[in-house]
Amino acid sequence: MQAMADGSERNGLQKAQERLPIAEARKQLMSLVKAHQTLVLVGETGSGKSTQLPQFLHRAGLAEGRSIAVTQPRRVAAIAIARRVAQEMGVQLGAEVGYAVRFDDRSSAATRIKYMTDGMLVREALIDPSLSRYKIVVLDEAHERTLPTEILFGLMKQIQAQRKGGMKLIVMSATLDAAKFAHFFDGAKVIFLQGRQFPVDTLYLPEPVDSYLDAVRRTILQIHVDEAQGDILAFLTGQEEIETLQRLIPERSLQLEGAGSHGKLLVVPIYAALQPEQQAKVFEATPAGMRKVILATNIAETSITVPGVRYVVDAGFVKARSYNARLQSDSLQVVPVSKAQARQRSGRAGREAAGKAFRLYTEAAFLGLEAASAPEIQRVSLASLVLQLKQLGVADVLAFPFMDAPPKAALLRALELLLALGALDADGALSQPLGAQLVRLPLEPAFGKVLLSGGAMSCSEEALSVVSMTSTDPVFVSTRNKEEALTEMRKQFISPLGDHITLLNVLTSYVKVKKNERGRWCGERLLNVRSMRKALEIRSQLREHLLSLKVPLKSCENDLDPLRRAILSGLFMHAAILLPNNTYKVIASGQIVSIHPSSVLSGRKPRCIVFDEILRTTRNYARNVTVIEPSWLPEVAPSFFSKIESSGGL
DNA sequence: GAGCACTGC
Repeated sequence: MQAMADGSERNGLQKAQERLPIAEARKQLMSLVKAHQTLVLVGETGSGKSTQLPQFLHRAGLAEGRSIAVTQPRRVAAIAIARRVAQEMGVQLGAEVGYAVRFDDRSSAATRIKYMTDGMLVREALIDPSLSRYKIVVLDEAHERTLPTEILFGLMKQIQAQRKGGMKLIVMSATLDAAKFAHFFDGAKVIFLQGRQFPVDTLYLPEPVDSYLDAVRRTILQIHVDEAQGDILAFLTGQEEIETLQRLIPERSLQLEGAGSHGKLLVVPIYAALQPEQQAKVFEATPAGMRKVILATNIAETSITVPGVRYVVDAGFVKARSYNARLQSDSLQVVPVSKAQARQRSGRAGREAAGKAFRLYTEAAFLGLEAASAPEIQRVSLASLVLQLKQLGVADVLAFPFMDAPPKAALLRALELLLALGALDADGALSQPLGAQLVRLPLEPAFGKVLLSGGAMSCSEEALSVVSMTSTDPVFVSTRNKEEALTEMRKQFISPLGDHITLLNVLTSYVKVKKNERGRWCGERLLNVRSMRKALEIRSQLREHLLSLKVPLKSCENDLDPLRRAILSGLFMHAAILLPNNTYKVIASGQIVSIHPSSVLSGRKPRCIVFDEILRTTRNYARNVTVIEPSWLPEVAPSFFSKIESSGGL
């Protein structure tokens, strides 16, 4: 391991720009907010900008009787910060200070400081595009460039142009994108705030390694032997790597007994798909005489803060999903992290005391990394975004003021899909009632269409279950050594009609189980109880939406044909026909796909299928598949399939 | 015949 030649890059930055503690910056901040329409605040972790600044603004009366909205990309952060601020101000949560996130609204008409997810503020804007109840909008964690924050950037620019001087915007960022933000909101004032982060020594490998997994293992053992007390957090790319390392480390660490002065290693995994009880183990105090090793995905970068960590091991890779508009497919690939991500990971060693970060690549490799990963808007399907922009009154979405324009092909693809779904009229306006209904639903438009068709085809109860199950995390727990048991347990739910009906069967069985027995019931069947709970929450929320949209709630009982037609009416872009070599040709795009091995239809050969998405890994896989009749195609999407039929595409 | 990082409405 080599230390960085010039100490820490972060220190270099701090020298370049004087950073003020927020308490000292207070007066200055207040007069700057008065003088400028937009302020960009750059502050590190612990600068107090998220908790203290909104209080200053409120007490100084700068909201002028209206409210202050503070957005966060994550629900837990919005809730936690709101709680802290309410406590600091000595007020009841939900009164003067409140929060609003999906499934949980603790705000009222009296709320003057409202913490919310960025997606919630977009939802409010869809109803009131000028956000008239707010005088100040604070977009926190703006450097993360989430899709909703991206919409809010452009929207705020438009609102500010309309409400002359009457709408203040404060953009908060942890990184130096400040120049970019300031440029986008012309004339914005930039301020740097001091954080409360301990120094982290960053170390690099002198030479690149062949296997980062082995390097991670060796580095963990080396830290254990050489370094002082403190837990180790290692960043890997996924469940499989974590499980592999979990098996390898305990075997070797036994040989170390007595060698290191910090006892045995306690290896704890953490990733999103892990069952809640298992996840809880990372937060338990490390037993005396032991050193904890946390093997994590990027969940530990931002979403979860593990106490006690002094050492970070960064393998330098991340599993990233990206969308290819031309192929209409997602791919999931292991790619190098960005510089910003590497810094974020290293920073996790300095939350409680000075720490060390071991980057398992060379310094030259670090310098060659991208500054930041591409913003979400560059790598996802934009159907939902386009629909929302239309509702916000943006007639020409290509002319919307994006901070970074999305790929034109992706925007055109989205418009095409919305036209095919019938969400847009021929002139590109939101259609009535379909388009207007789809914007209201918290779903991708294709799945919203499945739900609305369910209403029209008298199977909305079943459509609700199917859509809810596809909107949650995977419900079938997969662990290598339990694979056979898993298949056995799945049998009772499996439908020959495919994955959607199988998921419907799972949810139908689940709701029949008594509430206090659901945890055990899921455990026995290797179902992820957290995913099941979330599916039910989503289902009841969507059900409320259907009620307010006056969509009839009906069940098709045992006749599943209408349900499959409803599914097809939303997902017809992903309808495919069997080829002689057992692959499938997607009718709309001509893409060749195979049924994903996790599908209940894998190995069977239905003639015609429809599926949720294409995932490109070793090859193109269709995920969540249902058997359909080819004759249904022109019925559910006449304008789309008559065109293809006449050109010989079928 | 082979595998799913992470958010959010």
